[in-house]
Amino acid sequence: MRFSNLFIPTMREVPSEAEVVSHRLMLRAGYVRQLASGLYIFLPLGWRVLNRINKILKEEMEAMGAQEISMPILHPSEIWQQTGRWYEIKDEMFRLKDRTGRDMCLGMTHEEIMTWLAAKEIRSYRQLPQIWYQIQTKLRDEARPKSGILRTREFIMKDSYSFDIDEQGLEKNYKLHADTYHKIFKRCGLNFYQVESDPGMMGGATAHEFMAPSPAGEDDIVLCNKCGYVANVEVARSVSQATKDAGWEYEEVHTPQKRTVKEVSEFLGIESAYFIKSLLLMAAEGPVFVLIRGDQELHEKKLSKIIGPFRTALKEEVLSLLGVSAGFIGPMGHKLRILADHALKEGTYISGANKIDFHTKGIKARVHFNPEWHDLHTAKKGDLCPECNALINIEKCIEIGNIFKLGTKYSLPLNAVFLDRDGQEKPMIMGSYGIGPARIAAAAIEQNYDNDGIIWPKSIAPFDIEIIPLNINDKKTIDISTSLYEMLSANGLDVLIDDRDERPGVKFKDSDLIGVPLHVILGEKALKDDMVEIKVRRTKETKRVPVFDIVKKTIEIFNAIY
RNA sequence: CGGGGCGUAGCGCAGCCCGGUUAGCGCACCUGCCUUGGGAGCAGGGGGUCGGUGGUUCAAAUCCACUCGCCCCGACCA
Repeated sequence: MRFSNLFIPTMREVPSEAEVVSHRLMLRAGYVRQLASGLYIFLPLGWRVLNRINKILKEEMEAMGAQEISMPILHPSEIWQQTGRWYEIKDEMFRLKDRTGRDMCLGMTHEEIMTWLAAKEIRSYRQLPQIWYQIQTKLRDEARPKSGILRTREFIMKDSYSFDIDEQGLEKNYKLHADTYHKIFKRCGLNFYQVESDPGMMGGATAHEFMAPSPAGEDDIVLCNKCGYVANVEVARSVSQATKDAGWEYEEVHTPQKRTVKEVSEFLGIESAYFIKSLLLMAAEGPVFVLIRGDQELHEKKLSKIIGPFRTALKEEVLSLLGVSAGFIGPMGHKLRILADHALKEGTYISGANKIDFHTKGIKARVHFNPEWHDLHTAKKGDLCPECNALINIEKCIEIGNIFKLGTKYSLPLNAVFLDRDGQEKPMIMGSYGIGPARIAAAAIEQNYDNDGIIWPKSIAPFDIEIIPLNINDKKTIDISTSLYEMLSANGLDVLIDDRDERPGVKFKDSDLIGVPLHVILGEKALKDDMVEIKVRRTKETKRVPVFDIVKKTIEIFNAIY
């Protein structure tokens, strides 16, 4: 491709609204433009990258036996009503009416429609298993689109769905997807982890996410370098490091006007880990008293799995239920249901004295309070691995893919049943599996860039090689670069040639910004000695090679990089 | 949805607090000359509903009210 025939609007300056690296570079290098909040145009270079990613996706999906199909993006509401998600999902779903007044929605995902199809067409166990996938646009009215193409309202997703006769079949397809995802992300040149995740609204028991570490990510994961435990903090367990038992006598301490753990801990000069954070929460069953250690954060999802949805108690409720105002409440002497985090099993602690302006020192579990023990805290840096007790790390990640075991969550309401070998009618056992191609592109940039621009992994770069003739008015330069272009193309490489009548500086800057993995530079000076230069974008290493050897050397060096 | 910030030329910004000729700067763009190994130089030029609406005023980019849009933090995130 000739640079002069491609629309590549590079920018020297960055639009001020772009914060994250991938967004800035994609704008500057002419890959994308923003239409509105959460809506992006993919320009020729950006679209080439997405297509290369999608090609990898298709190859690997086909290799595992999945079949590509295409589904409508506009859906009738009835199917979504049958599974209940028409009502469960609120503003995030784009809804509209057709001309007859019929309720419709735009697809945020395709469990309903895929299951509808399976329900309609599949009768017998002989037709199973099936894996259907598509690479198509999804629409979600996101509460907050952000970080360029990382969180948008319209985006392409590779989503696949498996239908099996039993759990073993699902297990097999789930593993198959996990293996395929590893191959895909590896081919795309990404660093990533497969982590345990929260099945959330998808239902079902098991879910994993594929996470690419990057400061631009929205998720935190816990990982243990020693035993390999990895999990999203949404579900991660951890062991809070034990405190030394302070061994205090049980006594009240005057703490005038000091209410929060931070205030009291500073006032007394004692670390927050020696405090019990006492929280009064209102669940459906009534008030629940929850205790965590002063240096811990309550993990609301873990708690709501135990007590259901809850809210914090109002000031008046605290006063009327416990007889003391918030800030001075302690776990001693209440008849309410009490839950506590495991960290409080051992040790001696300080908490509210249930008396205004006083705290109590020397509180011990089982002596002064007797709770149900649970894991209620959010894992954080400094905690220990729940599997092997080594120190854990926390890393920010971009979610690039996920896999869910759905079971019968969709097949039951949509009546996707088949007749099994034993003559029994049974619901299909389903799984669903997603990958965000644009997120792969963004994550690849986040993990591969320098001050000058993007450094694409070669599998997903918009071109394999960029030829840079410095002076296009020099006949020798043009003759050699043209024949090089033709020969490399004939060898199956995607080549970009910067045939613009621009100064060398401009071409160098643009080529570094755009980030094609290998550059071949033809300058008049070197050409006098019949030499050209081959530059590896990632390392900026430049090698002078003789013109007669250029095709062979270029391919050789190209094959050696990743 | 809560909190914060920002809307002035394609991009980056100044001007606004303290109202007053023709709204300015850098980059980009157009023409010519010149130059050609890391976003050159000189000369000339084009481009603006100052986000929108309403108000205050002799006079509004500037003050007031409302509104729209975009970004960031949080909540949310099949």
